[in-house]
Amino acid sequence: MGPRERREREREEIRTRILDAARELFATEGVESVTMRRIAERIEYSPTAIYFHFRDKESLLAELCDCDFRNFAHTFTVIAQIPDPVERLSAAGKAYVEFGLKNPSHYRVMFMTPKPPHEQDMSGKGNPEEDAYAFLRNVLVDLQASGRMRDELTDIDLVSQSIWSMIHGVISLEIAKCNDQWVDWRTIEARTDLVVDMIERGLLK
Amino acid sequence: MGPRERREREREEIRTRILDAARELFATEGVESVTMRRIAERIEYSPTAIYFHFRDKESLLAELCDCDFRNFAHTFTVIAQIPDPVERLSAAGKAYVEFGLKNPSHYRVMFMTPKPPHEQDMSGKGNPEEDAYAFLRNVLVDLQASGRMRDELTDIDLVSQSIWSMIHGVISLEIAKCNDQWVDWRTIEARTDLVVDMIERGLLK
DNA sequence: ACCCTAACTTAACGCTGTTAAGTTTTGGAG
DNA sequence: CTCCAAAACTTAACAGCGTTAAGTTAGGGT
Repeated sequence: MGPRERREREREEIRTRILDAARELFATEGVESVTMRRIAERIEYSPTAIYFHFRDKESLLAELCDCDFRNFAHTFTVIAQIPDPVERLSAAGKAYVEFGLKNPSHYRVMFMTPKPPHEQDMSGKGNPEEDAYAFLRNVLVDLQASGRMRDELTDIDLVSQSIWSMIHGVISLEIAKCNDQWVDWRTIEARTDLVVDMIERGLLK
Repeated sequence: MGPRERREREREEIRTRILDAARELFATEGVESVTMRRIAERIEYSPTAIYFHFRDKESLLAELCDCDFRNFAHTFTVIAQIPDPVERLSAAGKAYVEFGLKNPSHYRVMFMTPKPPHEQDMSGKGNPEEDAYAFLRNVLVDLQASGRMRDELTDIDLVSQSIWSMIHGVISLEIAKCNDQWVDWRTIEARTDLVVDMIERGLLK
């Protein structure tokens, strides 16, 4: 069964070529200019060839973002070494903001755009190395175990989601309102720091 | 100068007819299905007629959202009566979330979609009855004046922006991730309450 | 009565995602 | 080796989008 495997591999290869082309357009010219035709142009295929490898544009983008975000979650392995849960939390929060601002297109597609029912790839869920939510949740479990968390905060999922919301708000607002003139904006670093600080105060006894 | 004024009035009338049509499509079928052609259909005009009244689709949507958001800001006049700044703040936060969730299309266009340079209508800026940010800022000034705010928090704009970010995060995540299966979501009310609670804790001595 | 301009329409351009139908390539069975 | 079927791809086209150019109609000002 030699050729069969080779074909499988080739198929996977062109899939990643498509994803790479999309990612580059994504990064250099923004989501708006990621079109099937332009992706095709880059890999010197006809636009319709892509449909042989991806159901439609949306699932192509979803797969791209999923993949890159999983990659990002790996960077948490370093942060996971920080012994103090509080320090670990604030480091994770700042790393998350950094990722969002460095990859605004990814972030927009993943967390700022409503998705139709959209079945997801659930593999990796719960694994802190692939699932940033699971990582956050773990930190909070540790924090609770250390006895330093407010006693009222019993529902760890609720706490995780609220904290995620807050940090997400910083990124999301920055991405969406970058050129706004209505408000006299402070630097994103200052806002991030204050939000992280307020999260700590909200969690600890 | 009778006819001149009449024409002016008629022009304004059809402008609002366009905006109303857009708003209805907006609300009933989502932003995606708001197209120039469908708006035109509703008011029984040709698609190009709209361009006589609005520069392009984007400014049409921007004007619609600006207008409705200003209207919303009016609801703060009631909340402004609440004497205690802390209570006022949490009431405002919850009202803001409510608006966002009741008008997700508006919210998306206004705060979840990056805008090109896009010159804005700055009239009304700073007036708490039209400018929700100014309202928030005023509450925080009052809170500071009451002496109950942490002394480290000197930059009121920084604080305002951070708090706005946090609340925005709740709305934004809810709108974007409504059908997500990855996370075992708690209710939006619970998340809102916890975030508001943590904001209070982060602000007060 | 004339004209000019505001307000509109029709037709078209160039772009998009996507599909239908046709073509080439290629591995496996007789 | 031959033949066939399926995989991998292309060309052509459709329907829709925002937008513009050119043409038409109506109505007040001179």
